[in-house]
Amino acid sequence: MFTYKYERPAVAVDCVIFGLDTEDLKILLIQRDLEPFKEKWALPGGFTKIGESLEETARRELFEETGLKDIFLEQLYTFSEPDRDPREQVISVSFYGLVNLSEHNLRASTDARNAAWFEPNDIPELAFDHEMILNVADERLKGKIRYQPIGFELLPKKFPLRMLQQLYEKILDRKLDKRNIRKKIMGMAILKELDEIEKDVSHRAARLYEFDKKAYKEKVKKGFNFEI
Amino acid sequence: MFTYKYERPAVAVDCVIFGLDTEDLKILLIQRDLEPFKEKWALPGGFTKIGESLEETARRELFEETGLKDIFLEQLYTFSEPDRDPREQVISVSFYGLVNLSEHNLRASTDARNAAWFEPNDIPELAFDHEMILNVADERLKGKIRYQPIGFELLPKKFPLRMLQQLYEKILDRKLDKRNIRKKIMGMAILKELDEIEKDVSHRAARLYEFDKKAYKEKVKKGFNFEI
DNA sequence: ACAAAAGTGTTTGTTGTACACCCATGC
DNA sequence: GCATGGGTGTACAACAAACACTTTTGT
Repeated sequence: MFTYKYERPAVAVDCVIFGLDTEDLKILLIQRDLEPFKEKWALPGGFTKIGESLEETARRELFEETGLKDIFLEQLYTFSEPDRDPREQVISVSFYGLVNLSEHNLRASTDARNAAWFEPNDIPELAFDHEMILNVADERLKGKIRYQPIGFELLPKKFPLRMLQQLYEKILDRKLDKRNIRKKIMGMAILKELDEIEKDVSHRAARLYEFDKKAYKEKVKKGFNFEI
Repeated sequence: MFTYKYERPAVAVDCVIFGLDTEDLKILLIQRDLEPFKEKWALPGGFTKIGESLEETARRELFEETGLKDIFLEQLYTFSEPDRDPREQVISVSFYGLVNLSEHNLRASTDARNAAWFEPNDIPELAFDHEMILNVADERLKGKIRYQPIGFELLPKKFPLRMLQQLYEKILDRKLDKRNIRKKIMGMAILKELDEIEKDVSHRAARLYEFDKKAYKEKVKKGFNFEI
């Protein structure tokens, strides 16, 4: 038991994880096994422990609840409305993460918690204010993906340009011109052209590329600004 | 006294307030009157109370410590390194604020705390990790002012175009062309041209303008994106 | 009359956008 | 041989950047 002179809010983290598979951009949710909102779906997350930073909390909870680790994770926003948790005041520091589904598997759900990927237009009713957090994350992703090369976090390490284009079309929700986007991204010189092509596709196989982080960082130092 | 089953971090807010006077973009600091870092300069802020949101905490502390109220304030980032406070673990949710000095006065410092505006290149050594918070705020301001019309929060309600130009030159740290910036901002049609000119200037008086928030919001609904 | 800043258009280069065909591959 | 997507260039429009002089006002 711990005693303090002044009343303190609890501090938790919540994670909005976006995952791309061959189809769609999905959201990772877990089914709660405790009250309140028992059985309801919610964002993965949990209370912070003394001695860890909030990002550490986020990564720990994410791994415990879903088996995901070593993914792109960035702070989103801190939610603090006094009544956002019916039990008592809980401050939620939220994070958003990006992951490629083909290279990260959810843990076999040996523990009681159910974790699953949901399509954006098929999200169930969520616990707490998690719908609001999800919306904030969505907007952040839409805004940020145009000015930072975070889209590559959603793609496999080696990808064809078509996949990059489709990703941007999904997130920005509009058609993009194939020639123009190729011209633009190639002009940036931040992709490494590989001596490899797609496999197991039922049409002409496309060349594969890799995001060249080193080249990107060099260019940033010299004043380069990513933009799509 | 309050007792909890698990140990909890303390939760505080810190505010980075940017103020524009006739000269420069300044930073609001207070001098601490308590340990730790007694006598050192620090960002205004303090511990949150149960029942208030963190933005409410920020506004309350800001008013108590400096007399400022009703200003533009937005969440910045949440700092949580376990050792950022030497006493115990304190999570700091930071905010940044924008204010026009000619229209908001600091309270006569009747209370013990000393509050004052500092020039960016004359910031004293700060308490805690406040220098880092300040840097994050600086970058945020630099980035955000180009894509959101928050610059007007720093200007007086009625301002000449020269002032707008100088503001952007200071924050972006480069010269801008008078004709081009006028063309651009006028083309946006988000300024109301007033039937008023400057007073008490020792040269030709310039026309005054007002930011037209209503027109701006209408345009945003129709897909307009502010950018300078 | 002089100093200080207001106000005003045009030209040039760069970037974004729209658009259509042939090619390689798997079935 | 047909369906599927891969890969490629050009023309036009829109926007950004560079640039200089006249006007107004206060001292």
